[in-house]
Amino acid sequence: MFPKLDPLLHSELRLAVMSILAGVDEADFTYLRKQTGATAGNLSVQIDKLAAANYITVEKGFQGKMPRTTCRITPDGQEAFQQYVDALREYFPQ
Amino acid sequence: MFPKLDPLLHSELRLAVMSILAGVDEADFTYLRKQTGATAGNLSVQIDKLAAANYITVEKGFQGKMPRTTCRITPDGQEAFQQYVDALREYFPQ
DNA sequence: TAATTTGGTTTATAAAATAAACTTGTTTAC
DNA sequence: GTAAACAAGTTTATTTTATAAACCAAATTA
Repeated sequence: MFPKLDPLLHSELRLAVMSILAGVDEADFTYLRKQTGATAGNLSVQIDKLAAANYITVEKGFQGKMPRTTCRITPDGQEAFQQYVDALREYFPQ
Repeated sequence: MFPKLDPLLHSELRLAVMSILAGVDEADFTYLRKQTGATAGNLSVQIDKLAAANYITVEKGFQGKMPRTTCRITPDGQEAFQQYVDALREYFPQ
């Protein structure tokens, strides 16, 4: 009756990150930080978890002289996100 | 942009319990256990938390000789549930 | 050149979820 | 009638998570 919710996505911050990444081609650390309002430490940890599950890719480079971390959602991530949304729907009337 | 999700409802089991209670007049412990598939210990703990927040009421009585715990959603609980659903919607496209 | 800011990571702490063990009483099988 | 199994939970312990605090290196600003 109640499908299991992917614990990796059932986290406020990771869900917000995935929600952003699902809608754009890529987003960098700073952007994700501003949009989510998360602390850098928390965001760093959660990004690592999403990357470890291959839900996103993380690319480290430089923008001029400053480091720049760019995240992208993977096909696995898109599928997991969609499944999570579908599962969640079962928890609510209509 | 991403509204805070009520941490009391952002829990798989508590959400399932609230989802059930939102749709019925009352439900007893055993019914909730069967519908959610949760262990009794976990359900007991989560019910306590919902009751402590006044999201549900818990009434202990007997059905014949056997103990029977009946749960009901409160107006506070209904409002919190609705707000959670609304907040969650902001995390998804459309 | 000293202080501050940027862009993070690592480590420590607090909170949550979950499982395991236990309790109290009831029913069933011998 | 009594031992074993079951019902309905609760309590306690363990594991996992989330979050915050501290830290680091390089760049920028005063």
